[in-house]
Amino acid sequence: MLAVARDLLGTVLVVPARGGARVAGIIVETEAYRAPEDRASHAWNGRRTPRTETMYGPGGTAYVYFVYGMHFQFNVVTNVAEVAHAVLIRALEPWEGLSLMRRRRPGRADRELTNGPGRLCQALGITRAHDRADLRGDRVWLEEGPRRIARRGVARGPRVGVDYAGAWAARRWRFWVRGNPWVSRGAR
DNA sequence: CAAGTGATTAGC
DNA sequence: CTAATCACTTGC
Repeated sequence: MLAVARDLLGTVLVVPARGGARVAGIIVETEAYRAPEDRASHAWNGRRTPRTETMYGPGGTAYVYFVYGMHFQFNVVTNVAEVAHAVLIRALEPWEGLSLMRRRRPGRADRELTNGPGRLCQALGITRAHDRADLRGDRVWLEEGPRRIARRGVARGPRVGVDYAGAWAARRWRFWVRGNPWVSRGAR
């Protein structure tokens, strides 16, 4: 599933908007979460609750949840049903629907539109209504991107905001496109 | 750098 | 039921 986190870089995440419009961005930063052993995962140690139930669904579905009382986070569920693996999408390079993104994030520079997991959900209009969405469906989906990301163009480092996870926090399970201007703060 | 925000969860 | 926590963002 670390491979999936890497391979998602360069892929385009698309959400339809009104009037046939699309809002989309190229994935430039991801993080892998691998329950049950990964202490940083919501499904660590087999934890199975109403929220985490989505991660136990089949691969190719969206896991969207709400944190800190104000932000949504979008993940791709990556394994077969009952195996709770997921990849958090942490940053996008804006690709389509820029004007709508700017309207949804007023006063922000283009650089700040989608360079964070909560920010990209706001820009794309992703909410908990997208939780469990089939990524082959028509509510949110993935498309092949315009550029191929070479293996050497991928940098990696520790995941963000998971200090509570002990030794698992040190694992370099965060991947980003080296040098891309839209990676989130903290990506080098 | 700290406040903010409310869903989610563990623990009684 | 209550209280603590949180895969973050923003503005001071």
